Amino acid sequence: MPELIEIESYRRLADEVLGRQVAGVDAPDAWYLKGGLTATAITDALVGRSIVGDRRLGKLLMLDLDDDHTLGLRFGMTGRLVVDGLVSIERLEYSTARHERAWDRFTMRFAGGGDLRMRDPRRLGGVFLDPDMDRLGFEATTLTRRQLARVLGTSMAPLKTRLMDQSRLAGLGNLLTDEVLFRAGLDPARPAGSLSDTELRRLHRVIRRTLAELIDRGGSHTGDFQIARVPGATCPRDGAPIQRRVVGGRATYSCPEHQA
DNA sequence: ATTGTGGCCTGCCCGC
DNA sequence: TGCGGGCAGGCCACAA
Repeated sequence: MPELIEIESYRRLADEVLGRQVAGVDAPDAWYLKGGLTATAITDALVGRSIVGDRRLGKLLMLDLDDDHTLGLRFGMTGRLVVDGLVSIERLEYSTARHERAWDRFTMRFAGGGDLRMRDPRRLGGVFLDPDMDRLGFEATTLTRRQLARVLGTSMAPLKTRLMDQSRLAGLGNLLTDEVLFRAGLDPARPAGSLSDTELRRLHRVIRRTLAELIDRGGSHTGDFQIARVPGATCPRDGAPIQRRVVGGRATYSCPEHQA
């Protein structure tokens, strides 16, 4: 599924449309337009404008227009970005490898040719005009130790749940969170506020390092732990049977041996 | 405020 | 062979 790493890949693909002018918009799915947006409103806002920048905060991709408005794209679990018919990620975990034009929920066509499409079978993503960035927490790739301490606070909620709370920490999804907790040797179900200074430092280092590494490798699914995120697997580190639980309402895999 | 739960979306896979 | 149920998880609404 697209997490921060995949959205960063989409952002780089979106570089291709910088400087292009929007000639037309196809928004056939009203459900996909969020925040009270209509097909007419988004068309009026985009046609004639040029794309002057692309940014990312957590899992939110933003395309800046030349009139100071911003288009926000959220990809949910199965959304892919297609630019001029090219995808940046062919295989997306938990999504289908197929491509159907019927799954094109939103398209911008550009003057002089080419287009940008959001292709999303499950329709869990959405399009925003001037998305509210205040609803998102700290960007995970630049997270500081002090910020991580604020994310966790003195909370009694499960560590994993807090790390996945996009209003506190933007970017980590289910796969990445299991990966960093595996690497940091921390139990996902531990109260978030129960980490020692040493553990917090370690977790911070692991988050930063893991994101940098997996961005280089090219996806959330390239993590060391992902082979073990299946029922009946054994821990790649120590061979113990991997435990599957539901934590914070999400399927959670961890090693009872070295994650404490 | 904090925390937990259930629902939505749809493709796919398993078992009957 | 077809079909129903369960599962995947990001996000949101809602309740206590």
